[in-house]
Amino acid sequence: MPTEKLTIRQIATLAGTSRSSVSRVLNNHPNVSPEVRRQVLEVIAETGYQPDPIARSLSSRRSNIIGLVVPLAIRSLFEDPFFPRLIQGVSQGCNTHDYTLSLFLFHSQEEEEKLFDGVSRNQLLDGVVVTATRAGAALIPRLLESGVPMVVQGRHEDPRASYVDSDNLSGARMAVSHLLRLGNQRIATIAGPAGNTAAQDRRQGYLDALQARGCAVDDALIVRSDFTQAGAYEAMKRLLPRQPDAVFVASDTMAMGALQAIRGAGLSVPDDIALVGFDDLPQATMVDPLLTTIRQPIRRMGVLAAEMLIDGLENGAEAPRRVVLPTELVIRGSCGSR
Amino acid sequence: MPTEKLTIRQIATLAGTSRSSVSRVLNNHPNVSPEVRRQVLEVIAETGYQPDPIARSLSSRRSNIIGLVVPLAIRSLFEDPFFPRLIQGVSQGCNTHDYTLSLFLFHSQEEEEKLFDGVSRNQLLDGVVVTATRAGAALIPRLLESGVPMVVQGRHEDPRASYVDSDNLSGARMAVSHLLRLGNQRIATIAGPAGNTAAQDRRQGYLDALQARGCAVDDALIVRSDFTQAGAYEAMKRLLPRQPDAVFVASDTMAMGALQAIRGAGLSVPDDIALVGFDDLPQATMVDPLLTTIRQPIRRMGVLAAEMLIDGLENGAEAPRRVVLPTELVIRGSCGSR
DNA sequence: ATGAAAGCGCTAACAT
DNA sequence: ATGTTAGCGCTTTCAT
Repeated sequence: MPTEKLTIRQIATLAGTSRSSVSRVLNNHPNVSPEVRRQVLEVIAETGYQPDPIARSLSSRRSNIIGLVVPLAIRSLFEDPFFPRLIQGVSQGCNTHDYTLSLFLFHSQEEEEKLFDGVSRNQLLDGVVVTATRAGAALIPRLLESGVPMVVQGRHEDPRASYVDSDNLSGARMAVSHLLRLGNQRIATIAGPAGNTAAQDRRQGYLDALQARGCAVDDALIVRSDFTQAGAYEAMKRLLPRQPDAVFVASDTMAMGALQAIRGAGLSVPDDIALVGFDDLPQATMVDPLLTTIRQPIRRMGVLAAEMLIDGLENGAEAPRRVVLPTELVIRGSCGSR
Repeated sequence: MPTEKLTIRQIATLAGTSRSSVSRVLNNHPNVSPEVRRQVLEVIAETGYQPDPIARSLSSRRSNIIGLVVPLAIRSLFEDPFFPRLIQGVSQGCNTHDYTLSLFLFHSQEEEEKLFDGVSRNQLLDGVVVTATRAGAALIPRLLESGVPMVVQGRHEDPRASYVDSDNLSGARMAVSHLLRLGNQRIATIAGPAGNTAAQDRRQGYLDALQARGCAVDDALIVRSDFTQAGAYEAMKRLLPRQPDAVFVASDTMAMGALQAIRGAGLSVPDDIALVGFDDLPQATMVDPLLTTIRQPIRRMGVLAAEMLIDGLENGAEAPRRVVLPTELVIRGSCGSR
């Protein structure tokens, strides 16, 4: 039954009232008599009328669409399960608040340039959630300047920016403290890319934990990788000659790569080298030994980012908010504590 | 520099012409003198004017937004790298053709109901790409009825539907034929969920290959799983007592689970059991032995789905198109052929 | 080739 | 509480 195109006028006529009243009913305005409201709702139900969102937007200057902007949507981003979970969260936040989610993946610098205006100045988007990746560092100030309401996913220093992050710093600290507690002496880390704030914070947490115990930091035990399994495999191979007795790996995906490199060298986890990851993905329970890791609420970060943005949109943005969600140490077999 | 809100009128005034002409320039209409066009473009460049996409949509009845609809965006969907790649492809297709992508993840049946009207009858979307999952089977006919232009990702029987798929059938056939060629006698399969067409086709390809060699099909060697690693781990454990000498696993992620179960039983791949996966994800080259698998072009499916949809939108939809992209056998170590 | 004018379907003053 | 009306910024006939 391909419903005919109904407009607010026809609904008004059918309900024996004016467009304004129909509009009021549609928007839950108070000044409508129960009588009229009932009538209108009845007609709407009968006809299956749906207001045209575009006409609505033009008139109200609000689209009820928010964008999720991913600054440099390169390959590695999609190899980590982080990103799909985040999307899922943001989508869920949008759904529950009746917003539509648009996705802006900038696959290259040129695309970023091309799409930037659309994202920032177009009336299409009421606001944006931006992920703070390396490339994001360049984009975020521009978005801030442009004045689009926005929430960053990931720590961001600019005081004008609201953000949601998980507590990478204390997560990493917990991981490394735990390894220290177990008596490890040469704790290495496979860190993430330099420009990524999560990677930075996890690295800092690693340093903090060592210093808190008065341990000297050995730069040779810190290697950088790229959040991919293959990258971490290579990183671990570089690390092996330096004979660490434990490694804090900045993501579970990378921990899988590290594990393989260790196995490949004929060593055992946790007997020769203890391992702690970060994320607590399902894979963490699918390896032998089970991976000790730091749990972070990825999906919930997405939900929250969306909700903070929408809240600001609907209730007027106050001061920027910074929300840091707790992380949690999940002890399994790979750290050798059982 | 927070640009003032410019409208087409002001551009017209500044360029010393009428709104109509500006609009013509904007839309590349032929009937504009080079003179006027130059003037207008100059003013646009100077002012940084951007037409309001919403006003434009209201007037033209086209939004340049397409939706990517994921019928039952349950957990398992996000544990497989398939989905993020598909998104990436669709996004890329949209970017290159100046469309905006909106994402509709239905996390539950209620959400599906709630959002269905919006997706189907709203003027917001010019068309949709729908993924054909189990749940999609219920949604697609409804979308078809509603008349929204659409392209399905994954085989769909309804003759009115256009779709893009990869050649699961012959991919699976290649996998199993290869295992047969290597002399395996008891070839099992870990299939995907019953309602998933890709899973069905891969299962059928398995059957076809056996029959082509005149091998009897042993139902005990066919187990169903859910495209997750954990699920496949359990499935493989069920399979082990039946002593297969080879297993065709319907996804790489599941192959990882199967591998673990085999190892857990103290058996070796490929010596005791040969393994072939499906997808050719990066992980396939991160296991020992390297995983023999069937490569399918996930990202490209996404690009194509978007492009087919957009092409239909802009050039008028002709007959439904069915595009099946080739798959490819990638021989590595897990099948025991080297 | 150009401009005038009529909408697109809705919201939001404003008047009552 | 309700109805009237003027836009929102653009595209698109329709004249010229």
